[in-house]
Amino acid sequence: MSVTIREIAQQAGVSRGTVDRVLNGRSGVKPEIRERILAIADRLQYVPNLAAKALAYNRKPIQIGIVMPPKEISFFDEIRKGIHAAEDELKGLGICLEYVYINNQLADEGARAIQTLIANGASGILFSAIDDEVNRVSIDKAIEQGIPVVTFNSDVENSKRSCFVGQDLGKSGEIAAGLMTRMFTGKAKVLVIVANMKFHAHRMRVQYFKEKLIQSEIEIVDVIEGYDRYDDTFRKLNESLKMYPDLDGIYMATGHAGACIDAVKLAGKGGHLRIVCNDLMPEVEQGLREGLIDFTIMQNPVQQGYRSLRILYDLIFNGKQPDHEFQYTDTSIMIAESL
Amino acid sequence: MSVTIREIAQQAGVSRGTVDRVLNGRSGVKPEIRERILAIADRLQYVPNLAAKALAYNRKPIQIGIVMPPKEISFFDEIRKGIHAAEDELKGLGICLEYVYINNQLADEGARAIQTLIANGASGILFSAIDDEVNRVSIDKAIEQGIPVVTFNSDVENSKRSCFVGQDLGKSGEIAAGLMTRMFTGKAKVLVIVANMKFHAHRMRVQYFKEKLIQSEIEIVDVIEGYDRYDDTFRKLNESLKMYPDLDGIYMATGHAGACIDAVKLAGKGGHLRIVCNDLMPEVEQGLREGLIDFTIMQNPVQQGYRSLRILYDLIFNGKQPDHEFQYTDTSIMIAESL
DNA sequence: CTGAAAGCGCTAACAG
DNA sequence: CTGTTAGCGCTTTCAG
Repeated sequence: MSVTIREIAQQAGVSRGTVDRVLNGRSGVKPEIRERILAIADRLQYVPNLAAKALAYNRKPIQIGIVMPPKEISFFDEIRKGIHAAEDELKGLGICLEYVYINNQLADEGARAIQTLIANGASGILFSAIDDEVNRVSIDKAIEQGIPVVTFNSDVENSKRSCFVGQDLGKSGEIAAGLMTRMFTGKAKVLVIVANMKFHAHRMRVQYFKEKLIQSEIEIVDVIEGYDRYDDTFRKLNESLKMYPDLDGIYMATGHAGACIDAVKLAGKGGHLRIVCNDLMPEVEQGLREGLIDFTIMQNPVQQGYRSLRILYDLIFNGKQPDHEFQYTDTSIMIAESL
Repeated sequence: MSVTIREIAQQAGVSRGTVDRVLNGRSGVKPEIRERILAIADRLQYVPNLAAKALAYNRKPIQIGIVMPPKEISFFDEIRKGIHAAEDELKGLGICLEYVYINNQLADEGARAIQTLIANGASGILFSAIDDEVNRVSIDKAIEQGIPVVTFNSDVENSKRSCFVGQDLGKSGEIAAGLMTRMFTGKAKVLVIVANMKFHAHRMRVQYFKEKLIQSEIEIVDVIEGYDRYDDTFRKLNESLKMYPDLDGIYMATGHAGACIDAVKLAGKGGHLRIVCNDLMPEVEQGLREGLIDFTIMQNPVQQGYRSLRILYDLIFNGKQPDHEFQYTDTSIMIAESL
C-alpha cells in the first residue's frame, strides 16, 4: 500500500488538512511546520493518489478551455479525434472541457477567447491560433494568473506557454530531402511549392529541405508560392512545368495538393514526376492511390490532440511539468501501400 | 453533474448495493428488479465514475499479469517502455502489475506463467509468447475462468484472447514492395532475407511482398533463410551476392540486420544496393546512418505496449470490449533523416 | 494559523 | 435476495 496524506499527518503530528495545504502550496501554514511536512513527504516518497484526487475534484471539476479553428477546417478533425481520445480516458477524472472555435488567422479572436475562458473559470488552456503579438501577450497574461497554456499544431513562439505540441518542421523538410535522394540516383531537378513563404512552417520546411540537398546532386530549380489557393497554384505550376520540361520531382511543403495534382495531370506528367507531399488531406490520399504522389510526410495530428490534452492534464492535476518545451509528434512517412 | 448509482437506486426504489450488484453482473438479484434497474440505467445513460471506482478498488487493487520475454531481448525494451507509459497514467487507478519473464520460444513456459498468475489472483493477462497449442489451451482456460487475455506483438491465433495488439504483417510486406517500386524505375532484381519461413510473421511479410510485386518489373531472385544467426546469414548472403552480381536491392523481412550489412560491405556494394529493412535495432539504426539501409519499416513497439495495457484496463475496469480482434499499430516508414 | 468533519461515487462485508 | 454501512484518499468548508 502506498503512502497517504494521513501517514504524513501522523508523523508530523498535524492534521490532514494542514498536510493538504502544504502539499498543494496553499498559504497559511507556519513555515516551520511546512518544512517538516515537506521533509517527511519527501522521505516517504509520497505520491498523491490520482483516483482520490479526481474524486474529490468531482464537486468542482477542473475546466480546460480549448481554442482552435472551426469545424470547417477539416485538418483539425484529426486533432479533435485525438483530443476526444484523451478526453475519453480522462472521463470521470475531474475535468470538463470547453471548446471555443475561432478564426485562427485573426489574431484578436484568439486573445479574446483566452480572456473569456479565464473569466469562465478555466484552469488551463489548449491553444492553436496564429503566431501573433496579441496572442503572445494574452498567453503570457494567463500564465501570470497561474493558468497554464499549451499550444498545439501551430506555436506562439517565445510566449510563456508550458510547451508546444506539434511537428518538428526542420525534420519534416529534411525527410522530404531524404526521400528525394532515395528516388533519384544521380542528378535531378526538383521544384518546391509552398503556400506562402511568410508562413513559419513552410519557410522552415523549405530551409531544411534546401540545406539537406546542398551536398547532393539534386538541384532546386524554383520555389513557388500558391497561397493555398487553387487558381494561383494551378497557374503558377503550369508555367513552371513549361519552363522546366526536364523537371524530375516536386516537393509540396504545403498539405493542399489538389491544384498541383491537376496541373501535373494536365501536363501529362503523372507518374513520371516524383512527388513528395505533406499530411493526408483527401486530395493527397487520392493522389497516393492514383500513383501520382509517391510519399507524404505526416505530422500525426491525432497524436497532437491526444498529447496536448494529456500534458495539460498532468500539469494541472499532478503538477508534472512537460520534460521539454517542444513536444514533437512523430514525423512518419506514408506511401500508397500504407493506406 | 452526471448520473450516479444513487439516483438509479432512488428511481428503482432499491438500495445502492443492489444497483451495484446488477451493474456489475453479480448474481443474487431478483430478475424482475434486475430488469428494472438495467432499464433505468439505460434510460439515464449511466456511466460509472472512473475515479470513484478506482478509489474503491484501492483496497484490493486489480492485478494484471504480464508475460513476455526476458529483459535480454532488447526488442522488448521498447514495448516495455510503452507499458510503463500506460502504467504511469494508470498509477493510482486501482491496478498493480506483475511481470513474468519467460523464454518465449518454449511453449510450456508461457502456459505455466498463465497458471501461476491466475493462482496469484490476476484479473487479466497481457501475453506475448510463441504461437503454440499449449499456449492456446492455457489462454482459453483463462478466458473460461473469466480472466481476459490480450496478446501483443506475437499472436496466439484462434485462441479466445480478447484481441491481439501488434503489426499488420501483410501491410508491412506490401509497404516493403511499395518502397522498392519507388526506388527502381524500371526492371530490377531483389533478394529477400528472412530468419525462418516457419515464422508466421516472416512468411506473411514475404507473401504480401511477392504478391504486390507481381504486376511490377521487379523480380525476386531468391528468398534465403538466415535463422537470425549471424554466421548463417552472413555466409548465405555472401553466396547470393556472388550468384547475382547484378542484384539491385534487398528486402530484409527480419529485424536482425547485422550480418546483412557486413556482407554487403564486404562485397563492396554499400550504397549501390537499395535495402529495405524492418524495425530499429541498433544495427539497423547504424545502417541507416551510414547510408547502407534506405528504409526501415516500423511496427511501433512502444505503441504496442501502451495500447495493450490500456485495452486490458478498459476491458477489466469499464467492461469496454476492444472494437476489433486485431489492433494493428501504425506501420510507419523511417529513413536516416527520421532519426 | 490549524483541526475536525463532511463529502466525492463506488465496492464489499455484514446483517437481516 | 436486499439494505446498511464502513471505507478508498483527498479537498474543502467551518470552527476555533
